[in-house]
Amino acid sequence: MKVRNSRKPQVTIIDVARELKLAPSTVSNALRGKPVVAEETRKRILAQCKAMNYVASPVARALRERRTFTIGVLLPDIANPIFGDIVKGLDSVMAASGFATLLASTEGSRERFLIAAQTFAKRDVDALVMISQPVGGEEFERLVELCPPIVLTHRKAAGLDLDYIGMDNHGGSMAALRHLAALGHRRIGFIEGPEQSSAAQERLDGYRQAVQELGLDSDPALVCPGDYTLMSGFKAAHRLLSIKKRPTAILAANDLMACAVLDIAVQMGICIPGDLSVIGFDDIFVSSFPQIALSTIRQPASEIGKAIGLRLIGRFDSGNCPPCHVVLPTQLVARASIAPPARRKRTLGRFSEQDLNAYLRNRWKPTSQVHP
Amino acid sequence: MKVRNSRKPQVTIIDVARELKLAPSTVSNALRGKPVVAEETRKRILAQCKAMNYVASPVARALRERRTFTIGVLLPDIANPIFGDIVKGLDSVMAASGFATLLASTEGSRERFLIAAQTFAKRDVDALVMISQPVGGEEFERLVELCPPIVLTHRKAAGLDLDYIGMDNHGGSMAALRHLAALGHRRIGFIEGPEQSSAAQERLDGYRQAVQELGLDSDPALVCPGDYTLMSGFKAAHRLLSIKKRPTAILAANDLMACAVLDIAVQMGICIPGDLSVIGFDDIFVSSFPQIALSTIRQPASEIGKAIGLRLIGRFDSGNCPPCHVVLPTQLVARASIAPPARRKRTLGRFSEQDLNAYLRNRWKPTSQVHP
DNA sequence: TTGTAAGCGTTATCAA
DNA sequence: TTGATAACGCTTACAA
Repeated sequence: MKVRNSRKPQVTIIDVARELKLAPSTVSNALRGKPVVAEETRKRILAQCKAMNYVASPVARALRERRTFTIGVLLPDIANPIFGDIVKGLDSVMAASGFATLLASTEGSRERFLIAAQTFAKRDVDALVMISQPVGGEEFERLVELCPPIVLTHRKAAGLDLDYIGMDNHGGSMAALRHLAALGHRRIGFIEGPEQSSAAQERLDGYRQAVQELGLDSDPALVCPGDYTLMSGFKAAHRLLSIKKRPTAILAANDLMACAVLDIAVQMGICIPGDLSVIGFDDIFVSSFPQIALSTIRQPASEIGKAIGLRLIGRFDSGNCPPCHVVLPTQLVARASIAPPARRKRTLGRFSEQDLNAYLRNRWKPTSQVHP
Repeated sequence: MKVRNSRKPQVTIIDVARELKLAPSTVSNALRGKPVVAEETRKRILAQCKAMNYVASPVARALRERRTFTIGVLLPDIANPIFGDIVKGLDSVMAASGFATLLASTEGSRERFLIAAQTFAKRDVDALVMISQPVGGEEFERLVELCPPIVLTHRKAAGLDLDYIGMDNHGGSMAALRHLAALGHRRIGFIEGPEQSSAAQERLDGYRQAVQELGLDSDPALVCPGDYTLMSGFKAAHRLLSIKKRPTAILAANDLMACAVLDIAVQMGICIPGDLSVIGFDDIFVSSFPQIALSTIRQPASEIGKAIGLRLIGRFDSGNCPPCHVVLPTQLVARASIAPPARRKRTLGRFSEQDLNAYLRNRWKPTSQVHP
């Protein structure tokens, strides 16, 4: 790759100093607000900088200070708005403090995650934010040694004492079940998230504890695996709704899977919310549409982002400090997908796994695709 | 803000050289693949680097080469998945070539845009990507002088000859109208996007040209202003559907506003697609849900991102070259929101602006919000 | 084929 | 209160 060295010559601190017949170090000191500089001199310097349109070079400063005023953010998928909201909140506070944000979408790949983290560390980012990443494992622990400060969210690193900012997943599940139980539900299904995610585990734990405390049916068949994808939601929904004594309500570990439940239920002739109540997690954009109207435990995404930013700034200011562990409150947003359970259960027509697969094959297929 | 200088001492090129009793320049040459170095020596050097876990410092290199292997991306909203998809496509090709991506969410603010662009330029990014930004104006033109290479998408800069990668908005509108006309529609409404957006203008132009070429009704009342937001869609939908001789189909400049049409239509007692066909632009995630099933002109977001990346790499490799202008094809995705027009028009009950406002006040309101 | 030395733009240290 | 100088880690003329 050729080097384009065609950039305009830069105005340097030396140019400013020369113009003022001062030493570069004096200009530097003035600019950085050091009290050694005479007020009179400082004013002249500031004026001259403005006149020459001089701003210190972040690159040179980074080399000298070993500090880039840049943070690295690793997330599974930039196109997922729930992560986008976290980044947005984070960037809003970091940008205000003069930090830039480097982004890497790891697409759930452990390898990409490790590489991206190393790349960022090598680039001397001042901190690394890991959103729902596969933290843990020997390689990761070795990485942590070489790394700048790390803040985690959504997934805790077992054994490692790193900063963690999260939401009250456990409490969220409990609130959902309490709400459903109050409506009269006794048999509530649960669709799990990926087991590597500590947040997903907490959602499950909350469900379990609520089932116990509220004295609800604790049939193991009521808990189905899932991995946060629509597809896993379809499978789980079909399984839960095919149980002979099927649940009257389902809590899914995220909204995407809850949407899948809504969808499959309709296909199976089950009415929402008459025959089945559904609650998800996150409050993604679609959930608020009247046609979907999914009840959900809201994830305070942008608040999480802001909290991470604040923590980072705090850490930079105060040097070493013990790792923090923050849990942000959630909120149950009740929409049309929940109601008291039906008095008597309707018996349904058969909807086999073949029927499910046939439906799924067609679900995403548009009527037609035209290439103009 | 205190400086944490607690980072591990770095392995430098000098360490490697000393170990091998060679000069740093030789190590540098070897690493950069210069043919001057003896093959034998190169191998020893490579091995030693691996052994010492040495990688050249990007910061030092940036200072020396005036090149950071970093690009800056400016977009209106990170949490909007359509932009997320562009960034994802872009980052996938840039990361593969060793570039990192700096991100800034400008939230539609011209000021934030200008500041972010300057900040990035100051940080010596190798290129600036502006997604749907308010390019143009005197301040912007001054900025361009000092800037690294710029690539635009969604909004062209009038007068300035900058790289532009976009989609076939004009053709997309025409395809939509051709499709509707083939179904028998003659009276088709249009909801505009923001007028600062050249993409939105192209969508409007395509609509106008199609109306003319296909000999459809060209009543000016059929074109309503909008700004890509749901709210503007509600207003426009209500207005279009309140025309005495109301349209049998509506094309909206984006999916969000099209969703608003779907919604308001139902409120007004208009059946989709029986009484009204609706098509949007972008193919956002919600559009594919069966409950929404919105027909749309797909935006090739990730392809746009990749094309931008490829263009950038190409430019870096080949130095100065004339500005490019790329237009990516779109695709009409037909879903359940379109059908032939009804034979005879049903008369509706009244749905006043008061009714509309009352509906909108409640639309987003959940049944209840519980803070556990 | 390898080595020497200058310089990229800052900031920190120490002397004036 | 200001100034000279030495890093920071790398690349690149140019010399050997």
